[in-house]
Amino acid sequence: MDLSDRKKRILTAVVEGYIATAEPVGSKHLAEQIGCSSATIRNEMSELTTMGYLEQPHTSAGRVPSPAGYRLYVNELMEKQKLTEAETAAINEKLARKDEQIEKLMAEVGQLTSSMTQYPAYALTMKPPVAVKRFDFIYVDQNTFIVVALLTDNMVKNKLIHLPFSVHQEQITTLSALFNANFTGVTDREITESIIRSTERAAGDTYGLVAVVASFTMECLAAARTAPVGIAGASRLLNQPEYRDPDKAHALMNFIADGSRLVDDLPPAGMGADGIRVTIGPENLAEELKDSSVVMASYDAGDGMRGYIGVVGPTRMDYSGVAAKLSYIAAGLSRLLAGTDAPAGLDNKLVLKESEHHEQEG
Amino acid sequence: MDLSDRKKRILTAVVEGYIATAEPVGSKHLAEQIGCSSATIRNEMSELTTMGYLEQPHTSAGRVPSPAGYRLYVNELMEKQKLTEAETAAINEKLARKDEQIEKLMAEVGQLTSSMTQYPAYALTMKPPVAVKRFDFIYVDQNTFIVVALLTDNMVKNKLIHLPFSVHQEQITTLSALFNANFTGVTDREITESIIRSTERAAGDTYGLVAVVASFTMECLAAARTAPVGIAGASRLLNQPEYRDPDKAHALMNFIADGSRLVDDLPPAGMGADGIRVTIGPENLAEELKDSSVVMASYDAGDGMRGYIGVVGPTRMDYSGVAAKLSYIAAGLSRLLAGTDAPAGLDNKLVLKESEHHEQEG
DNA sequence: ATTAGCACTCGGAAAGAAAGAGTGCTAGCA
DNA sequence: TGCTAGCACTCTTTCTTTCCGAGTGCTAAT
Repeated sequence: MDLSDRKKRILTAVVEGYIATAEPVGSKHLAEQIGCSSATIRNEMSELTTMGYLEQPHTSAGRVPSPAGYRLYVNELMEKQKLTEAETAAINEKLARKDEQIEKLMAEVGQLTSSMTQYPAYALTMKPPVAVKRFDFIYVDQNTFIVVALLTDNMVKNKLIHLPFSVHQEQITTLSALFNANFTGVTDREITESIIRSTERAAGDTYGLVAVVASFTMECLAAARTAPVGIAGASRLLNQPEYRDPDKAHALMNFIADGSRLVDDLPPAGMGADGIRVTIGPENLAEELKDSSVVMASYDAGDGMRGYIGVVGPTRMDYSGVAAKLSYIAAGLSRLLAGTDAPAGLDNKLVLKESEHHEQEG
Repeated sequence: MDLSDRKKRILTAVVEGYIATAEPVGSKHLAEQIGCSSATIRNEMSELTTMGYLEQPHTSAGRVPSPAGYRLYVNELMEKQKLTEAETAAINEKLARKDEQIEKLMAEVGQLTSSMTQYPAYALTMKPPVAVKRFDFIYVDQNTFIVVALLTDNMVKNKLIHLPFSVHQEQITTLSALFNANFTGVTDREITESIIRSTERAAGDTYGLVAVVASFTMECLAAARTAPVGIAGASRLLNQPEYRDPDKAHALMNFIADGSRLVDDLPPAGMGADGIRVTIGPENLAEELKDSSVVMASYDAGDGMRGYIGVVGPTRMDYSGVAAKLSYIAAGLSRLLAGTDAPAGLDNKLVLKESEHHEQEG
């Protein structure tokens, strides 16, 4: 199933031509590039079409790469592209101003990725699932107590609970013991209805409070696990001829705008060796992406966390350029967050190192 | 300049007809509604056109409201619309789950507003400008010190500064005195180049550090003043026939996506008596909005802060419905944030009152 | 003041014609 | 056997042309 060298060159030329122009490419135009007559090209293209690498929109149009054609191109044919000085400089400059809050950083990285690639982009950092390390209950008055939960990631969450009936100190103590016994060390997915039920049964006369505190716990854990995600440049889709149809564009933009759908799309196993994953058209799981491609890169976000940046576009995407840019940005983020070493081109002026800004109420 | 009753009815019918169908409305169709012949309507419409309330796309089309026509409609003709049970219920349910973080709350309110109105929407809360209350400088070692700034809103910001040369304890003390003298009590807009220059002159042998600390200060103040803004549903524009042209849609979506542009659009003086402001087509300052309308409502965000929710759409916008929905949501937000009283339909289960969740690193 | 009637004006849809790009195939050439 | 030149054919795109109808403005009658 190996292609002749010339077939490879032709396929490459078709893919790159189509990426550049969004028009089916014809034999005549290729003849110059390949260096043989258009008739020869036609023969070769005809074979590539029966092999499934090319497609014809209609009888008398040029050829367009099929998903399989793109796949072959991405896996074997495309050349790694280099970024220009200006591009690396722009990325470095943006990354140099790191933001203290992960949410804002993700938003900025999304913006950066989108503006560098000219496609809609997203950035997210996966947080590992957290559990509660310990609960403390503070008895305020007979109608009021505070729950304090210390999470495994050392975040502290609290909630003031005001009751329409009264409780005693001992009841709160019981509650505390119950929660520390049943609800610590478990992630939000592991908290099942049955655990809540059995805790309620064990709670005696405070069973009514179990649901309240349990739902607070769930909320905290879910919130702590939610990956911060930055999405940017969705409207850039409209620049692409394949999304000139407002309905198509709308459908995909809706999909993109919903961060949770993107998170579902993350690779379960891992990425390619180079840290880049390309998913082409029908390879995508989500129905909304069947006509689009996604290029994704992962980075090391420190503390054992992994992050992802990605770009959504037509199958006719500039895979090579996008992959190069994502690689570079991802590498920069890894350095920034995991602190492997100082980014190559970063502008280290007077301030050589800076702590994170901490915010707290005074 | 008062219109006859019949003219008002005709104008209203034209505006509402055009809002509903996006097609110019003709005399024939109106004749049924108004109850007189189409010829009469034509005469009246002709007058309304010379008065500037209606426009003709071309000689043989129906009439379309002019901006002045919309304005008159919004100010005097349109009836306050009531929300349906389902709508109020949906809003109440969404608002019941208030988020602890203002950024997330704004994002959610933006979503809510957009989904209720079917237009792109934004939500933001203005923070009052802050200043630094006091600076503290902590000398770590001869190459390192920490700046700590306590802001007027009681936030604390800090930065570890690592130097490529060495400083003495006394120099840091001098610096501290200088900054506490010159950079406290001023907002970021009041920090001018000349203040920085004169401080540098006064700084003696530590003049090199002034710029670093000053820029840190500016950063903190700017960050603290930045209004959290939630933008949602930009792609809904594509549902509107006037934005089927991808280029138009793109231009406006870009504008919307840039939150800072929206903030610029806020009313300097205040809103109408009902807390609603409608800006129609050319009334908008921003060039990108000249063909669009903005409906905005303000709410009380507590602590003397004001917030705004708004919707962007074609001039042919459902002003009445949108205004009603924004009013309702804004009122709900005022109650929620300023705590005037419990929202009418809110579901107050067991938990009657809850504190805000505080997050801090442990 | 209102209405019926009528000629007129455009924009938009439909239909037709011409242009152009690209193919597949056949036949000839190294 | 592999490549190339030539040619008839296909099919989309684009440009005209035509036609239709909705809606108007005006005039005359009620």
